[in-house]
Amino acid sequence: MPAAATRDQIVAAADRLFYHHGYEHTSFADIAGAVGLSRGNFYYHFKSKDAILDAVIDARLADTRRVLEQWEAEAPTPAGRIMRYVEIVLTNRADIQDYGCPVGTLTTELAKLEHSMLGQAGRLFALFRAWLREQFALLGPADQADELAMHVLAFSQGVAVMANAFHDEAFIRREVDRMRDWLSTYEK
Amino acid sequence: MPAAATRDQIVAAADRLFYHHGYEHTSFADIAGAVGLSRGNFYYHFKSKDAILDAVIDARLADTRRVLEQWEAEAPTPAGRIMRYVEIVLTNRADIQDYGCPVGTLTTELAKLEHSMLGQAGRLFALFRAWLREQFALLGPADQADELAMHVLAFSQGVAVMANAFHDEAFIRREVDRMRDWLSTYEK
DNA sequence: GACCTCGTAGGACGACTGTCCTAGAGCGCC
DNA sequence: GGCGCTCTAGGACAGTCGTCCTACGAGGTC
Repeated sequence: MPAAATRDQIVAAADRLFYHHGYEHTSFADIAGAVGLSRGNFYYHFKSKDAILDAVIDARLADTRRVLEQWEAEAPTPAGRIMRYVEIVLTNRADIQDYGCPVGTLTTELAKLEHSMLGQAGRLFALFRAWLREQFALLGPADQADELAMHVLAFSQGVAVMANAFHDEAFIRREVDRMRDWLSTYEK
Repeated sequence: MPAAATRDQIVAAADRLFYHHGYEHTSFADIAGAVGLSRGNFYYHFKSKDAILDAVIDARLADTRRVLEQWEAEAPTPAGRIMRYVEIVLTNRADIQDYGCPVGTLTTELAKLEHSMLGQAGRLFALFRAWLREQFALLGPADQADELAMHVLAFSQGVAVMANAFHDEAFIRREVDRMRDWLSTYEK
């Protein structure tokens, strides 16, 4: 198999395992087993575990940009786009109840490990933040846009942590409804 | 030194290390170094690492009960008591920015490890949830009390994750103010 | 002084970690 | 057929992990 395809498989498997079991708890052997390669062979594709994490974050950044573009194409109004973001906690409720938010849990873990890639992971949050800020700037006063973006991010993280802790789907729905009501007060 | 005192020291050190660096990332050697004991000696006090975690959670449960009682003694109104909870993200802002919420991050980590002690850690959340529910039941309709308790818990977790990711104290203050305004609409 | 219990130090144990090296299989190109 | 490149398997390596055992020193009791 060409190296690029194998590399993509490794990144995809590592992405899933990092999300499900955490970065530190995922070993080379785990990733190797998931891809079907020998452990020692990894050095040919990635020179370290950190390099895999870097590639996973890059892949997530690319995926996120693609999703944001899609939301912009599908939802005509800023409020509709923001609701797309809010509703991911509902769309991905099964995964979130099992594993939490992929961005939030990774950032939290890397912060505790004092890991050098923490800044890279922070770019995922920053990407959502900037996009939400843009949408809110179209909705109302520009000097509040960033605060409101942070508020929506905090909403999603709070819901994710609680949904993961209590496995309560009705709770997720209620919080999304609450957010929808709140957002409608800002709608032009 | 008597065994009980050493045991307390181990639990206190483990509590701090689990919070700062995570459960899995904290080794016996780390705790031993913090307490000033030899690694092998731990088996005399705890038969496994899980047993230490169990003791840490028990200690946190006891601490939490004590704090909740204190809040009840100090704040005369239910709304005032709820605000005591809301304001812990401000009171503990330094730690939260560095390490997140002790309860939320532990629960998130144990969920990813599929750790048998996850249920024990969940009791910490349940304790806050039940206490907040009681306060809300005094404030308004009893059938909404649990939903509102969950909403306040989600608030604190969202703020903690974001504060940890962005190290933004002004954000914490804004969110607490927002929560105060929201809570005042429920006040009798 | 002899004894016993409590608490401790130090190290052995097997398993596992991330890293790194080496040999070789497979395949296209001259 | 022979060469060279790409990709892989397998294992060595030093280190750390949680666990567990044994020997011993301190302190109180008979």
